[in-house]
Amino acid sequence: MCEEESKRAVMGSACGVQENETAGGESAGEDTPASSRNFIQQIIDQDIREGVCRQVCTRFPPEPNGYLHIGHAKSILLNYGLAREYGGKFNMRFDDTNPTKEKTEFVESILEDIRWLGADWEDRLFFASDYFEQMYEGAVKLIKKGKAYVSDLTPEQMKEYRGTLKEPGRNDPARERTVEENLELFERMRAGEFANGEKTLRAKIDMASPNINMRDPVIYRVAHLTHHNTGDKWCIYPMYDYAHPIEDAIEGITHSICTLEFEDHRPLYDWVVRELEYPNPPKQIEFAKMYLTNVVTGKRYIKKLVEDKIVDGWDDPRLVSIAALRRRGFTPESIQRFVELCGVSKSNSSADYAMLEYCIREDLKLKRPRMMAVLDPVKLIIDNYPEDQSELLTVANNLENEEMGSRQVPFGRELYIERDDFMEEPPRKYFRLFPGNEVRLMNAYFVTCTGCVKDENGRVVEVHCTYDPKTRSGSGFNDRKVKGTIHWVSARESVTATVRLYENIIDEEKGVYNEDGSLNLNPDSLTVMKECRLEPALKQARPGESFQFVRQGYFCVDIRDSREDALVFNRIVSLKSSFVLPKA
RNA sequence: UGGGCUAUCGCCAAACGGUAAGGCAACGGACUCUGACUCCGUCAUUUCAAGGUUCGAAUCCUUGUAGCCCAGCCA
Repeated sequence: MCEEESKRAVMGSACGVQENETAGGESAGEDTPASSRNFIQQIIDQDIREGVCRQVCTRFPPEPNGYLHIGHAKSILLNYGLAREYGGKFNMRFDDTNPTKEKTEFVESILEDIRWLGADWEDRLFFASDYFEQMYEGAVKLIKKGKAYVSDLTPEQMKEYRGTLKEPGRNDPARERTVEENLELFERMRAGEFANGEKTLRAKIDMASPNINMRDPVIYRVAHLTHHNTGDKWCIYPMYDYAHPIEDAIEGITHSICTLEFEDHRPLYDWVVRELEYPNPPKQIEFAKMYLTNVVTGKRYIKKLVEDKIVDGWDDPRLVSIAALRRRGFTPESIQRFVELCGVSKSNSSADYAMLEYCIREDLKLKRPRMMAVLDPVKLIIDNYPEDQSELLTVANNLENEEMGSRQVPFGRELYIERDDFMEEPPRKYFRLFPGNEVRLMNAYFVTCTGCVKDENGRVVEVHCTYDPKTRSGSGFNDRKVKGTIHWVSARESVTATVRLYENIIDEEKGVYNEDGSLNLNPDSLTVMKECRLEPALKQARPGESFQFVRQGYFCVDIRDSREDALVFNRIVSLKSSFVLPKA
């Protein structure tokens, strides 16, 4: 898994188990309805029915060579979810067979991300490199069986001998070496007697196979490198195709789930398992990774975005690495749900970003307090409200979830409201504030606009209104209704904060890539609002904490840049809106 | 006639020979102290195409078409 990203305009994703048995599926009992099973569940069901396997064991086997992104979440949660569903086990395993690409730094971040996602490997954290000795012994076994031989071919020759997609390959001149000779040579490979690239160990299969993977694939290469886990103990390293089935077999993996591009490798996977005579052969099953539309996952592209300072790191909230999603304010639950909704199949597909947005809104809806925050403030003065007066209003934290309690919000003569909640000359169907119109100040009073004050440039600096004391929220006033409700914040008691509004980093109209292969960036992917005014209760907000800002969206205190005296919020996702301001 | 895989609504995705689920999106409407939420309604006479088998086909057969993957001593 953890393969290099494809060049597509989209990204890999993943899918969880269907139905209610998500990672952590405690919703037992209710999935009696004719719930459809995805094709992997169907395979496992059959294996269990036929007694091919007793306890399901899956694994997530990334190579520690980069950060995880949402595409990996599919694989992680799929594997974890299946283990949970079947009462089996889920192993965490680093596929670290190629020291040139791997770093300890990545094993840490990967573990952190998986833990955050909610997949629990309990005490089963493994490294492929822990099995090097067994892999070596397996290779010796193959040699003794006459199923592997040491090759002297250079990489160029190897390629030439391999043939092409349409033409068969030719046998390696060393193909008929004796077992003794191969044994000796292989031992000398291990002993470090050969330089990088000088010798390889090849499986003896069929150079004429229409499946190129079966044309005597290299299973061991010489690489004088320090390994992050085994140090300098080895100078020969097994190749993925040889190592992976062994790793699975050693751990007792029953269903080795990987992505579609490994379909062609399955015959080799099965060959290794068979030749090494593992008693309970694991079964490889391939599924389609899912791409998210208009999203960047390519390592080199992200690297460039970071270098060009277009994003502020691998966890910039506009990215879709797990770390970025976490920083943006997505919850593990929302991602689990997303993966679940996407489904599992073998057809290449690309999920709509809107689905992810739906999942996070849905998750936060009842769990987060709904607060008032004015992002682009303009002063609202209530001319008939006594100058020296102020009051505390009791406001429910979440009208749809009473358990969330209530809080006090200060109200006074001078407030801030959203600049676009006032228009001097409103278009049709505008039912916010405009001269002569009455609206409700949310949680407070009805207010009738009397006019505005503008500066020398014609910019509105104050909106004026009068209020009706009888209309206070909760008073039961019901004599007349008002079409619009706007949010506000006390001018004197609000707190100033920075709010970052994110949009897709890609210009969605034109797709991810330009013709020259460069990214088609959206110049407005980040808007920083520096003079936002929040209701005072938000002063206590802690990094990572998230809220609904009423009428606007969900926001999260940035875990990197926010400080107690200089709060910084990230917009996770906006609320849906069917209102569009007609163009002026 | 290189091999492998995949094609069902704008996007995912069920259906396993018995007469096209569901979700997202979209669009109407109701409700509304969030133009949100919720609710109600609309959204594939048709499953890549064309033939065939069958009482009956998205499902089986035939022939095409399109897309994805494979020629690392990467995973």
